[in-house]
Amino acid sequence: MSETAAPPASKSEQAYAAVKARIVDGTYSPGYRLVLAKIAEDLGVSVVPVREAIRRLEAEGLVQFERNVGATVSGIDPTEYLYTMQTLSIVEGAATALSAPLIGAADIARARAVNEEMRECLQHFDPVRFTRLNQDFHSVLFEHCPNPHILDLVHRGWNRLASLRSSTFRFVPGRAHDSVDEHEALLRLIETGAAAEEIEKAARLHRSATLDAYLAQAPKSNAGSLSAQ
Amino acid sequence: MSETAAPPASKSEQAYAAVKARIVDGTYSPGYRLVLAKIAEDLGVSVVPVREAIRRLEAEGLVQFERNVGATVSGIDPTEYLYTMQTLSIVEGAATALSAPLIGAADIARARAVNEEMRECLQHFDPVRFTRLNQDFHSVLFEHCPNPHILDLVHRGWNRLASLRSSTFRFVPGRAHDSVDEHEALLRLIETGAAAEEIEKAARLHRSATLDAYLAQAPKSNAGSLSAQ
DNA sequence: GTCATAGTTTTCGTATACGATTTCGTACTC
DNA sequence: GAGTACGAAATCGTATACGAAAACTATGAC
Repeated sequence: MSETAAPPASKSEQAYAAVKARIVDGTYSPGYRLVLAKIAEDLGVSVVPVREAIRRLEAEGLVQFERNVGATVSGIDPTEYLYTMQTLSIVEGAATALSAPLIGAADIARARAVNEEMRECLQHFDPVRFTRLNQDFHSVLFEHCPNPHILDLVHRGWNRLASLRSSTFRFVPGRAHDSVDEHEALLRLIETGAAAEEIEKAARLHRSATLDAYLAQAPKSNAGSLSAQ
Repeated sequence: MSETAAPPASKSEQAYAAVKARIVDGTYSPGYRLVLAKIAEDLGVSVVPVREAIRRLEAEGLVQFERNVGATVSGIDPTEYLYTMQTLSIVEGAATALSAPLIGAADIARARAVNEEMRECLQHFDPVRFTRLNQDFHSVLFEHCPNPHILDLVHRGWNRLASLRSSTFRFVPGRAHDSVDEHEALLRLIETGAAAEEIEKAARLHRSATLDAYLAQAPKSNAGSLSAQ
């Protein structure tokens, strides 16, 4: 029997996936009011599974919930962006460092190809594609991470970031250019079997630099930078 | 008006808090089967809010959920312990580093007092109290962490650890002794205004060492150690 | 024009009910 | 005795319903 007979996802699961997808892809942008009855109708289910789904998303930080009021997509605040990026820089750095020893030549080649594509995107100015490729690139670096908890945190961070991007995040061409170079440097470090500590530091700085680039154009910081040199 | 008129927590909130507390304090130990109807009756509410609470706890990693079967308290597997500790070492290290610049002399004094109490516990062999004090100690170091996401991750890690302790974790006197010394060293680093990077490293190693002590007596590792010197 | 107030509408929170699925136990066959 | 089939019990999954809280709107006083 093939995998065709997949378990017909419960309505609760459906609702969870659907709402999450809409938050991540920007259909529901930060501040959007999630009305149970409305979503339930859209999805053709009752409110109970929808409510359950939303509470789960709350636990992941994608939505904010207020008693007797309802849920809204979280992350209007620019500070949120800062916190998310900072957290991501930490878990991503760790994930990369843990994966590094398990990354083979084939993976490196794949990542490098993606990175070269990213370089091309810079010339044609294709931020959307660039962003997607960036995710692919890092996915290659993470996929061997032996600790699923850390991997999960990275994914949550990415989702969060995706949900914020439409209103907060801006593509900064100059920064993007540096980013591609940093990717290459990161690959070299991994190739040459650098110490985990060094790889972690590089990966973290890579992410922090993006945060700094953001802060430079929207200065409003009040949290310490982890990229303390 | 005083704070007495606190919002009368929704049943869903009650259920969430109650079940979480029971998992953390060990009433429901790993593998325990969480039956909706039973919990609902215990708490005097219907199954809907209980179900919601359990799903939220699932998102936090405290319980595992299986379609049409039910929820069980997660963490039977020793590997879980490893993953949790490793993740905790990372976020805790970061949290401590971020807090450090904001820690004042009064905080240091408080932490030191707690640590001295811990030293006494070693002489009277009081693991329970030791563990609680250990949490207090680290709480002092975290409480100023400006990034709430990271703080949240630390708390989740602690909860997770607490839920696992009854079956997996073992108090290792030798390790506990080192631990107290490391605490003191950590305080000195903070006092002298050491670089964030250095503090982070020390905090991480402090946690990793506990993990290593565990692995030494229950060797079954297959994940890379982040304490790569 | 601004503010307060009362009434209406929206939306949430949860109990209840019932069908669907899984699990468990028993009897039957080989 | 091992294995299978079937039926009963336990448990989950979700629709529906209704009371409670909040948000909104309109009306009137100043």
